[in-house]
Amino acid sequence: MPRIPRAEALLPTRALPAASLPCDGGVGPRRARGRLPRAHVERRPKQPHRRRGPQAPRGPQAMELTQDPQLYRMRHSLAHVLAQAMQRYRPGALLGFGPPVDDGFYYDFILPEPISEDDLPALTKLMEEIVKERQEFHYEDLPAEEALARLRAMGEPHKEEYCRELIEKQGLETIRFYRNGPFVDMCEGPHLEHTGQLPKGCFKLHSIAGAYWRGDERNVQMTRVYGWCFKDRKQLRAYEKAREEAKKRDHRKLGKELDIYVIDAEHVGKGLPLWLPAGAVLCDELEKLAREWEFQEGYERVRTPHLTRGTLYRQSGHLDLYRESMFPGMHLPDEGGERPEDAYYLKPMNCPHHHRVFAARPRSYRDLPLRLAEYGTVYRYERSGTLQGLTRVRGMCMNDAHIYITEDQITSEFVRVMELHRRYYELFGLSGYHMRLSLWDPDDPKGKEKYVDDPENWQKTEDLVRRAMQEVGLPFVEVKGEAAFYGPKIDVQLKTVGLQEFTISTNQLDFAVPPRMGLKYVAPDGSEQVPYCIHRAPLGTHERFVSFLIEHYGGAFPTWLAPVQVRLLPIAERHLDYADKVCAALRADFVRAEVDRSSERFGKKIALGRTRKIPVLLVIGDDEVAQEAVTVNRYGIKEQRTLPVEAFRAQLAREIRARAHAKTWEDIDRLD
RNA sequence: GCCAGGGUAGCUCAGCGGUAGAGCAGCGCAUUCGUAAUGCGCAGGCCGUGAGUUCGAAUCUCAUCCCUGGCUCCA
Repeated sequence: MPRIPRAEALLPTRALPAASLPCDGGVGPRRARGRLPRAHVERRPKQPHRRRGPQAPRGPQAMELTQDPQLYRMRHSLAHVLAQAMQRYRPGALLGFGPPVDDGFYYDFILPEPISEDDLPALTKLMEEIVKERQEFHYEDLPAEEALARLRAMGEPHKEEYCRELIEKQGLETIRFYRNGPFVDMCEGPHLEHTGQLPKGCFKLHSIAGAYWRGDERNVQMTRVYGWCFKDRKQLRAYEKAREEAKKRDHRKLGKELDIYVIDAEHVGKGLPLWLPAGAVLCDELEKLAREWEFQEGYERVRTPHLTRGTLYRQSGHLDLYRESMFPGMHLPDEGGERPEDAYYLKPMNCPHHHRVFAARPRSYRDLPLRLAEYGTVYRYERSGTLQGLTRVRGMCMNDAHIYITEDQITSEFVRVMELHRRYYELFGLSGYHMRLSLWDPDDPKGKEKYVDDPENWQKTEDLVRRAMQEVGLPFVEVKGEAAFYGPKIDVQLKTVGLQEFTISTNQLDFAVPPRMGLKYVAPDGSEQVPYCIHRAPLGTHERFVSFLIEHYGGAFPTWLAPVQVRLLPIAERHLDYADKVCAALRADFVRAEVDRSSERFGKKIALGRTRKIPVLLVIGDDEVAQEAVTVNRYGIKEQRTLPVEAFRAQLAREIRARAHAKTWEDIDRLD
């Protein structure tokens, strides 16, 4: 049985003048803890010589956290309080990492007895007691060998392992230990002066999760206890409220309420959504948008099959570098061969097919840039635990295109692609996004399995993309180890109302696959050259983009996107004929209009129209029939207007054509 | 795939060893009504699936499938 550290015996202590402690700007994880905040985290520290605490050993950019040093200390200190409570609650608990995070803190343990969420109230109580004790935080720095010896004495093998690494790999000469009350932890700090500085009600333990030691699934799985922590009870409440609000907008909830999609795991399969009519409208409108804008940008559309011989993927490199994400191959009875390339595969990407389109005839430099676009459906094998609503699926339809260019055209074309992004984002009113330049990681131990092995070209293309980004003037962050296997990526990271961050679209500069596939064009001097290829998907996939739009608009779509754009509400049965007539006229304009033929009371018709979030409800009563008019009741706008039918048709047509997101009558008037 | 928690009517959920419940949605009848929910009635469930314990299982045990929150991985 491992001992609980008896700090008094171990530590000569020294009071810590908290105010004088520099707040470390770069340490510690900072990862938002939403449902989806995956990746986006660098594997190793950028500043290798930075002193690092026992927090999760991940990258810097603790922006949000370190903006408020006091909050950082509160969260960091609470992690220690949690660990101390756990050692009381489960004597023998071993420690992993326990860092602050964007909305609180967590601590990883190896427990002699498992716990469940039912144990959280008891743990909370213990923590509150520790807070009441006003335990002071003290630290001391030990020379490397002593530090290791102490951790061994404490019986903390994981801490010891990390300590050894700090010493050996990062060259630290001393290791800092913090003590509060009976609890000692190897930790860099900073901490509060004492636990009494934690206001009552400022934290809440909220979940338990498994987490691999050092984030590597080959390692032991620890039990992670998560807590939220804010400045005071009020701010914690506000945060909890924001989370509840976000939950109401969850696309899985709204998707059900608004009949957008279902996932029928039993009959169809996990991660393979069925788009219901309302959802199909959303996809169709997005495709129409992409078709129009891509046409204007000089793209040409192609179509390619969902099933393809392995030969193609052998050549493209997918069978070597992307196979884990592919559905297993199918061997056909009338085609022999046992090799992987003899099988047929559901396509995981559209690019190899587009490359074959490129190769379908000889190409000249005059053809370039050649922009091939397709809303292509791809299938990827995602592990079951990763699937989630529409945001993580196994079959998805991508707003894909591949642009074949000469080296000289890389920058200008990349700029065009980014401008197109900007145009889309403006249309959807997106502002909370940032660009991420995702780079190859030369130090990744698994790099040979993940990336084409061509350091020179990685370097070159990364520089080119970086330059292009600087040229467009879009701010971006660089992250190692997130590149595609064939080249650097520009991912667009979006923070949603649900407080999660995820990749909404992605663009890559591919230097590797075109040569592998023997793509060539004839240059002005008659020589054969290999094109570069830009992969781009500004609207990502229907699945993810629609899930985002649902949450972004809270299900109240702008008129051009709305599955039902207009619902006509006859006040009494005698108004039905007129309503039908107006509805028919609207449908002749390709407006998605319908008549509420129910025998409900009028108030209920309004209520139902509201809950469906239909942009326009038309009130049809005696007055309207007499005047050949409609009374327009718009979602989110109090004031109603009565307009002649023809005027309404014209106005609606303008709004839809402009793909406007009208929130007031003034917005609509401006379109006239 | 791994850790934790859950699957009861189309949806949201109650019941947690003793004859399956509610609200909403659906259907029928009445109501025809001017801005957020009319009344009455009907129908709807092998309590995820399979095995076990028990006189008796939605309820306890085990397995399995799926969902949710995390971890890992990705658009």
